[in-house]
Amino acid sequence: MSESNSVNVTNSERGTAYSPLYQQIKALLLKSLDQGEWKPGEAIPSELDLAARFQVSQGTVRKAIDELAAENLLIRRQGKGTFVSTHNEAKVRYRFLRLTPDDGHQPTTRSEIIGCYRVKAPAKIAALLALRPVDTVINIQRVLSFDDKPTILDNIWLPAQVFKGMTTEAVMQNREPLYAWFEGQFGVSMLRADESIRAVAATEESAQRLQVSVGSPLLQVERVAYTYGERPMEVRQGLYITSHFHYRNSLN
Amino acid sequence: MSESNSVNVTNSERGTAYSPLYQQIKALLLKSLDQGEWKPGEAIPSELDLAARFQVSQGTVRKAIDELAAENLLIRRQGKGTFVSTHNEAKVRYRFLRLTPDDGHQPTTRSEIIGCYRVKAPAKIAALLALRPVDTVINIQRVLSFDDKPTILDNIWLPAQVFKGMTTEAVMQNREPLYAWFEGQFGVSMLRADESIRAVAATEESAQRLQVSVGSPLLQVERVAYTYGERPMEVRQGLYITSHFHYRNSLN
DNA sequence: AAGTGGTCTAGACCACCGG
DNA sequence: CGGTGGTCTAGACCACTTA
Repeated sequence: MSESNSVNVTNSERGTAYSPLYQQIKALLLKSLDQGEWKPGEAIPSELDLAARFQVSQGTVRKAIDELAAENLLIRRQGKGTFVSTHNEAKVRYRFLRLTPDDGHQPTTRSEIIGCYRVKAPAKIAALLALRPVDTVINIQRVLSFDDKPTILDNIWLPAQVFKGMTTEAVMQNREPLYAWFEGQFGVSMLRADESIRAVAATEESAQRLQVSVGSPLLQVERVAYTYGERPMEVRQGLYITSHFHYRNSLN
Repeated sequence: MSESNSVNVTNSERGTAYSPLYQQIKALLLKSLDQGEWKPGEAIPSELDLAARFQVSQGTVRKAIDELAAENLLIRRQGKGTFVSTHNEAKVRYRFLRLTPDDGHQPTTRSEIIGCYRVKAPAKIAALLALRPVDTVINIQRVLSFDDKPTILDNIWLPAQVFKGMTTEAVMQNREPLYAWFEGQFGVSMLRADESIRAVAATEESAQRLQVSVGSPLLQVERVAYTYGERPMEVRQGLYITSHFHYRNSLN
């Protein structure tokens, strides 16, 4: 149990704060995930393999994985293995979209890109993305239609340094959901997001894009999405028509 | 391990679905909580005591408690014990209120009751509360002011059969947050809630109550709150002014 | 049948809290 | 100091998947 190993640094009597073994294992797993040792959709090694690799018991690895699974970074499948989360499976696409039709039915969705620009980061966006004001961001504007009726007007900002080679043409040609595309094409996994929600009146532009009258109430959803290490990777402002859809949420 | 006990029914080879021991323990704990064996704010017995009581190992009790703690029904405090959740502590009052000021400051709050009636349940409310249409509900209307500015107009429905003895006078005299009052006075613990959120235009009445102009965009939040056993105990419609506040949410 | 995650146990020890 | 929750282990066995 005391081989020369990067873990188990006997954290009794040290300057640093106490951290249980399984938290250290969790940190190591997170590092491997961040570095792409295992890609979204792939299986990570079995619990026993990881236990051997880290020289700890299965139970300790298990507790580390438990937490990562609770945070939706990993998915356990009994009898099969433990897998890296992805936005790329039918079941979890639009995982972050909380807008639902009032009746239960599954609407058809269509995305139309209406603009894509490279610009110097506006001050507010730069702050939210932890960029310098001189950095470049990619700004994408699009309309999402549900059952062929325009419903969401999105305004999206991405750090250009991370999304290298994202051209307007590429954006227009892409057919995948954005987060699935980000994963596969740019290696960026969106793990978590914070949203702040308001009711606003439709401006002339948004009214025209969404085919409603100026002044109509719209749900404004501002999102900041994060990847590993709480690094912000996207800012998104959505304007939602909520006459036949609603934003659902659960409180605990 | 096979004393005559209400648990551990050797669920191999039976008609019923497999359920692990810790789930059975969890169900027993839930039953005790629902029946009020331990009241909100109180400590439940120690893990070792519960292990003895149910004739299982500490680890099994632990896993049951872990899940209840993850659902916010219990709160663990190292060195002190495990406690039944309550809406009555300074730290967690307004636990279900997601409206936050745009700047970080903590606003002062005031609640003014503007109406309280006993009525036959409207069809929609009856459905949401799983009542018969002939059942009586209590309808409370109030305005919440933040920093002395009216910000939330609430319309609340409660099953009269459960909230026995809730008179208009009692409602007016109560100074506690509602959910804390429900706990102490009526023994109803609100554990979980679903919300659906829309943007709407202020009607004449809501505009007057909230001192905004007719047609102003308001955030409409419809909530159904549940107690033990997923029994719905409250329906609430809130209209929020979101010019200086926002509804915050986290996605995982 | 082999391999994976999931359960359960018994016991040792640690960190935190209060008297 | 004793009592509480929290960690960690080693090992046995169960349930689920795939081949």
